[in-house]
Amino acid sequence: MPASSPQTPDPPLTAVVVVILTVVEDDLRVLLIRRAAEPYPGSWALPGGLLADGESLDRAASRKLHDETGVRDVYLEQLYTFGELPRGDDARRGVAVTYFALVQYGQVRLAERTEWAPQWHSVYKLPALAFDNNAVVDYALRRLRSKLEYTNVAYSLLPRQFTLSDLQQVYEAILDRELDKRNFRRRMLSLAVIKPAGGRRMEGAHRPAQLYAFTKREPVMV
Amino acid sequence: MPASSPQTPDPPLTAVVVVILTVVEDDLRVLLIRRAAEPYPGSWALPGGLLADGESLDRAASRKLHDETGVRDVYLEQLYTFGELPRGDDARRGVAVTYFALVQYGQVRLAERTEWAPQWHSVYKLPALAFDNNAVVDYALRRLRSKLEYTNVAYSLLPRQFTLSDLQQVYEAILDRELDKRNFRRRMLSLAVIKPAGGRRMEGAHRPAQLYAFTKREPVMV
DNA sequence: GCAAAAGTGTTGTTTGTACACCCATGT
DNA sequence: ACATGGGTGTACAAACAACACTTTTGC
Repeated sequence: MPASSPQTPDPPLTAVVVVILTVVEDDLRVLLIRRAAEPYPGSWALPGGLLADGESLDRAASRKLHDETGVRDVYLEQLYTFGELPRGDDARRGVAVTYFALVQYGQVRLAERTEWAPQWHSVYKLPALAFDNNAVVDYALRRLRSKLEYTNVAYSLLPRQFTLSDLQQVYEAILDRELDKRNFRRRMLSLAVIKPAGGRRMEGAHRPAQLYAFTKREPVMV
Repeated sequence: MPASSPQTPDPPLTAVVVVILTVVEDDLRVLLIRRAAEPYPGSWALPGGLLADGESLDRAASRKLHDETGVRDVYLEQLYTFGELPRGDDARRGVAVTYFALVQYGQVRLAERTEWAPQWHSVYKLPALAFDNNAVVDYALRRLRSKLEYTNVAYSLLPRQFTLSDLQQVYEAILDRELDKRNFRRRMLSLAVIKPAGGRRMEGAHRPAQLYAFTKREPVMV
């Protein structure tokens, strides 16, 4: 933070990159855009862009998220800053500050572009991405998995009301393994991260499910 | 003196800041330098500097650490990137990528300067630091405390061989609470992060202590 | 009445915590 | 002999993991 020598020969660029994750149909998906320009034209990549002048990092990430999905006010957290940027010769020097966001699939309106068009991809079947973006997704996934264990971040992936099975599906999609229904329910309720919401959901030829809601729809440790 | 916004179209700067921590005599200390130049002249601050041209972030942090302490190859990890820099009007825009490092007190040769001279300060009695550096130290401390629980990072604070009491002192200084000797020893040994080193240390008028060594002197999860 | 998902308790294991005394040494 | 830090075991509590059957509904 000390600002010493004011001469900046070729200033490094600051890019902000966002790993936007959602859960749909038992699958954890990440939003990718197909690159048009060099480098890596035609490759899938994480959405990102340069830090605008006078903009804070958090704000830039939030803006990028909104541009691609139309959503705001979701869980958004800084991940890591990568200092060795693109390998290509024509690539400019700089740092990439990465974030990850958790959005409800149903809330998203993907930006409709013909170039740089965004699209959901299962994190479990990712193609080779531009830059080191595969590593960034891996990093986000590790972070998300550990946060899931000691925070209520899942609130950002679900609507106000949901069933315990919905919640369990979210956990199973993220952790990529099956959980025991009874242990799961007991834990969620005893940690008081959720509470009964009163209503019931009747759908399909089976017993209706109790609806629940998160006690807080903001990040808290449990 | 114009207090208005001077419209700085200057590219954002990238600073690298390092929280260098050590444990000595039951105390956890951080290395601070006393600022000479604006802004905050005379204030204590974390060592840092601008990213040199063509340099990776990790390398810049490592270089800064070596410049101040003379040590290399210690535990060094990126912490967080702060995007809203100084509040002062005269401060330049930019991002600060922060790191934290763990060094053995005995290995350090502090840089001898009259200006920007470095000095150890107890993290439990910090003065008001320049910029938001107090928040950075807090962040480092939280991260270190949690890493201490599930990694072997303490290796970076101790010499090759040490006694279990040495190790416990390190943990207590960092966690800022007393630990039960028997439980501590049992846990360290059962996790196999350390192993008996064969020798004994005879000093003082009491029973000699077994020497131990870390099974790996590199970061591993336990 | 049957298919389909919702809901519900008990038991054993593991992990963590609290706690007090003897041992080897130098003076 | 005494002061100093080194070294050791047990009992209780809490957290976690495994496991199977009944309930409510739509068709």
